[in-house]
Amino acid sequence: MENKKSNFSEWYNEIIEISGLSDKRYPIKGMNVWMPYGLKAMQNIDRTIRESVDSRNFQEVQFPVLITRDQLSVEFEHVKGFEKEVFWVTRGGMEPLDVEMALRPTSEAAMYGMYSLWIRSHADLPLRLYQIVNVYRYETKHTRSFIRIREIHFFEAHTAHDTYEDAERQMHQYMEIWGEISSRLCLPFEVHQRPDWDKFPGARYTLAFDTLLPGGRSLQVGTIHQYGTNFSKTYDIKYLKDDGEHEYANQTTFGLSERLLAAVIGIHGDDHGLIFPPDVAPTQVVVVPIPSKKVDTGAFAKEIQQTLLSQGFRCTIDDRENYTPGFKYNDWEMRGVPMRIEIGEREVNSGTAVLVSRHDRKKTKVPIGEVAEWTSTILQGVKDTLTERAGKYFGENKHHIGKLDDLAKAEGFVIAGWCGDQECASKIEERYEFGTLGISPDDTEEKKCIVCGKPGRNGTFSRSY
RNA sequence: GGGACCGUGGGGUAGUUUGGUAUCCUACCAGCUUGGGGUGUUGGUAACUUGAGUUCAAAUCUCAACGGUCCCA
Repeated sequence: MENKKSNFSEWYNEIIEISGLSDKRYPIKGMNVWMPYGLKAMQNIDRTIRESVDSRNFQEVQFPVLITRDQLSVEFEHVKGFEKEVFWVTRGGMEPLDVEMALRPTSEAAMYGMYSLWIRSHADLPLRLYQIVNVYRYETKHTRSFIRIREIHFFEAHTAHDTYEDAERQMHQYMEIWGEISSRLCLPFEVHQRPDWDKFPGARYTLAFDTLLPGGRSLQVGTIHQYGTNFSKTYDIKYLKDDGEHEYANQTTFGLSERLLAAVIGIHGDDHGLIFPPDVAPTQVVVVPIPSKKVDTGAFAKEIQQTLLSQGFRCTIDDRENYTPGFKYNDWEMRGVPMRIEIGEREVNSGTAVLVSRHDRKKTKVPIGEVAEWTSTILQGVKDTLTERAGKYFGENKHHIGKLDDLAKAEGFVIAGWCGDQECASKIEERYEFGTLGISPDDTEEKKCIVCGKPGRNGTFSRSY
């Protein structure tokens, strides 16, 4: 396998293929096949998302994939922001369509016409809906599995509120939700308010969650948007106040995607392959029986599997014949299973089991009666270590710089004084290929712009995916 | 947005310069063997991205499409 640090791109492509996450040989650029193992991992990520939003009174819906041209024809910066990357359906059978239809690039245009029907009065608010669906974007640049694709597995929450203040409270709740999700995925991140020219088209402002992949490039893994009444005025979403007046609703959205899986793969993996956090792992524990002519290690292994299954662990047994135990160890390590149990003659005779954690490959021998307890401990250890390791790399790659020239040999997140002007950001982008992630909402310290010297705040810049 | 390179069994490749016979590794199937960190062995299946052109003859030369990779903005 490729060395992860020295050649991340190749390592990334290779591990996705050999571990069976996704197959990109499907004949359409940027449209890949979800393989069983990859789909399971993604569904586990979706489950953590669902648990976080369902417990906060969000409800799941599903809107159609097609949007009429009329829904997209409104004069609105949101629509203009996407027009270059929309797939169009122009024929039904052999007949050209009178009204052409688009595959949703995101669902505002699809959902908000219905929102305007559903929302009648303040009693209907707040409205909190979400869906997990595919969205489509006609990418012309080169695509990359889970990172830049044309068919995107997408989570989008859309809320509507009576007041701007309530919409702001929603934005804070999103942060709390994201905190839960990122912690279960062991992903470090930084919040950045995107500059105006790079915010979501139509939004008042956009906060993005940026993480860092090996190689020092940042990856945007989530965004939350404050729409205010920008969309409700376009799509006519009004409610009746208790004083009898009509008012436009304030709206927010929260978007996540399969980039979360990309981040999990890229950030936690090592030279032996994937390492899944326990909450994401399709299989949390694999039991490998070591064949013996004297005792039945298979039966013993099955008992352990049953014990763990009954305790709620996702546990499989690898009883494939014609593969040696050593092959299986490497195979499951490559596929990122966080813990392995080895059962051989010695374990059967002594009533023990050998537990091996994926991230450090350390072996622990435990009495058979304590396997479930130890499994919890070890899985928690994997989670803690992944979080710590990822956090360490993340922290080491935040660099404060004092002058423009420091960018020449910088990597990761570069933090520097910035006046907020696009002109100064452009100079940084053009000379050093560093994109502008924006400013951190928490960092309000005054700083002079390293380009023009005018007063400003700390801005964050990076090369990004 | 601009440029470069590449496309050979499932994966990785040799062969392309100089047009003619397609190599090896891996995976897969059948068997035997082995089994505490990628067993060994015998036999077998399996490929020149697509289309058009040049030619007696194209994996090889030309053009295009599709797909992949990288660099620059």
